[in-house]
Amino acid sequence: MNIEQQLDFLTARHVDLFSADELKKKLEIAAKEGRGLRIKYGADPSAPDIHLGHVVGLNKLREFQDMGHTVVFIIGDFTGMIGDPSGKSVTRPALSKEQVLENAESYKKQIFKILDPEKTEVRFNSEWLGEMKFEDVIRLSAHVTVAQLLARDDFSKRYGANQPISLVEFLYPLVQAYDSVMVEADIELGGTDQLFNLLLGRELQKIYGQYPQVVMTLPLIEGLDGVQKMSKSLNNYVGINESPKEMFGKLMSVSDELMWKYFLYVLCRKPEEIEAMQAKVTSGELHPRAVKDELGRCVVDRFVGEGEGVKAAEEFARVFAEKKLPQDMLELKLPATEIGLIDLVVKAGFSSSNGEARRLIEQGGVRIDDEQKKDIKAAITPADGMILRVGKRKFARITV
RNA sequence: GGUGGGGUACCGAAGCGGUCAAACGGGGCAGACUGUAACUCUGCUGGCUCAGCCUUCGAAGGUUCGAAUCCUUCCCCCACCA
Repeated sequence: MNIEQQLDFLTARHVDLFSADELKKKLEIAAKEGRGLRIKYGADPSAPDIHLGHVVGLNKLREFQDMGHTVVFIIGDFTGMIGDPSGKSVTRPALSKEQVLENAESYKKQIFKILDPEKTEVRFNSEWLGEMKFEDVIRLSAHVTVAQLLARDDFSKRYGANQPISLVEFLYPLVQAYDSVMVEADIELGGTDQLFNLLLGRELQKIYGQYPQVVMTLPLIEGLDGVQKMSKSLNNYVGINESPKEMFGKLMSVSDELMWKYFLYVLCRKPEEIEAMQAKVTSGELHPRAVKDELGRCVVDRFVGEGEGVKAAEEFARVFAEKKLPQDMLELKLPATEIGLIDLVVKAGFSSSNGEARRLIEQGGVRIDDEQKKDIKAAITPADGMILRVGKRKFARITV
């Protein structure tokens, strides 16, 4: 690929880019000197579940790696203890050293499903932040004005609305920017919500006599609800470490509209290809369900393993379309003595209290061998192979 | 330091002496429907030995036949002014 082609490839799917010219220049210099660029990406250490929202960025990082560049994956163990700058959320609890290391291992396992470990440098920012003295912090903060920070969208909004902004939150962008200085980032990648922080990195690098990093943002894709961005705290995510069943099922619940985005940003399908599919759906040649099925299969194949997607799809069809029993389900071993239905539901772990179990039964959510049981006083004598089903998705096979 | 506003169930937010296990919204769960674990509609959503009882409305005391609601003390949060 020549530089122009590389540029096209590397800037696909981005939202903001500062700037294309600088990126081109950096690519040229790197090519001339025969070295890779350093692509920085920061991750929060408190939530080690990588989901499809992260995959958008990781995909891009991988593309950079495929062009010979190095990813500097920064685990914000130090900043993670400070808290979340996103706004409404509460300060996160400080993590212990052990937890951080544990989470880091979990991170590595997950990101290397996408990234090339050979071209990835995993760093903890406590490495340099932990060394800083208060004096250093003050010196660092001298480089930025309150007005500059207030320029950030969510800060200015909250300030205008008399909402609290903690000093810690003010410091956070600064710290993240300092990370860029410390790892001498050539490029930093992040979600669109990171734009301000990434740009501050440029400012700080200039102050420290470095070439400012190129900043590229990628979209935050909506989660399963189709409205809010995918995040763990909103519980609208598909984790890349989930079981194929979960992954596929969650994806099938995505709205028809949203699935195209997943094709584009998660699977990196070409826009032309997606448009072609859309045209077929519009013309009626292709059923949206078939498209979503493909989405599910491809995602499962990619993150679980080749061939797993088909299995998950078949399983889903069996359980939800044909209303048959799932292949494998919870085994519940019970004595062959009569047991109250409520107790049974609780024992199977399908309800956290008797009251909830009672409600489930009254609402017709409990079935024994496919027969709805609405009597809360019913008693069951367990028999081998008896099937307990609660709701749509919870099954247990009873053994005596 | 001063002024004002707050702390209510998973979250947001009403209630301001009994009719409050606490409106409403979100979330969650269930049912119907469906290509779908989507949408929509309906119902449920503190615990229990469930027509009854027990524990909840920042904490502890108090007033009262009776308190989330009144009083006292305390703890915590927020904005503004200085």
